[in-house]
Amino acid sequence: MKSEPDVFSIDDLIQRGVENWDGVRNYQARNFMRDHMKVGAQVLFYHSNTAQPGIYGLARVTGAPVPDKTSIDIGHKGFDPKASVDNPIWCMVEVGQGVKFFKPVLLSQIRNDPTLSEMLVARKGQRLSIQPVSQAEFRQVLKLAGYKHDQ
DNA sequence: GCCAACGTTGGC
DNA sequence: GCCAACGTTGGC
Repeated sequence: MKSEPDVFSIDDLIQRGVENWDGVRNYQARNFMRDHMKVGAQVLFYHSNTAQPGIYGLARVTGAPVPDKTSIDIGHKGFDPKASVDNPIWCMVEVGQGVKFFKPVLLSQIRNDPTLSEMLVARKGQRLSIQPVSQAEFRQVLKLAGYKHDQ
């Protein structure tokens, strides 16, 4: 899951405990969240649009997808004129159990690692804010972050 | 701040 | 359905 650290960082998540991942306004990202983010699933927390983009920590899906009500909140940044009470269009999951890596796994590292170089996030122009990660990729990220064993 | 890449919108 | 225009993302 990508986030701009100036807006919401892994530190913010740790401080908050849990957070509703609202504001997703891309259908592909929504579908992935809705169909594949099971409660308990682990998440890589990526800092984008920052001097040192990369994966800065871990989190876990703590709440199943529910309607993102900010889509029907007139005046809210996430308001979508196409959404309605009956069809809010957008959904969100709850994320929690944030853990910060001792050392981040930077985008430059990801691109240079044979196991990770095919990750979506390594692709130029890839803007999807929620991306699938394979088990091998996940393990390799943990390894690069300094974890000796899988969790 | 620049700008390439992308998704969405809307005229036709 | 096409595609130009536009707004946004995000690395650099």
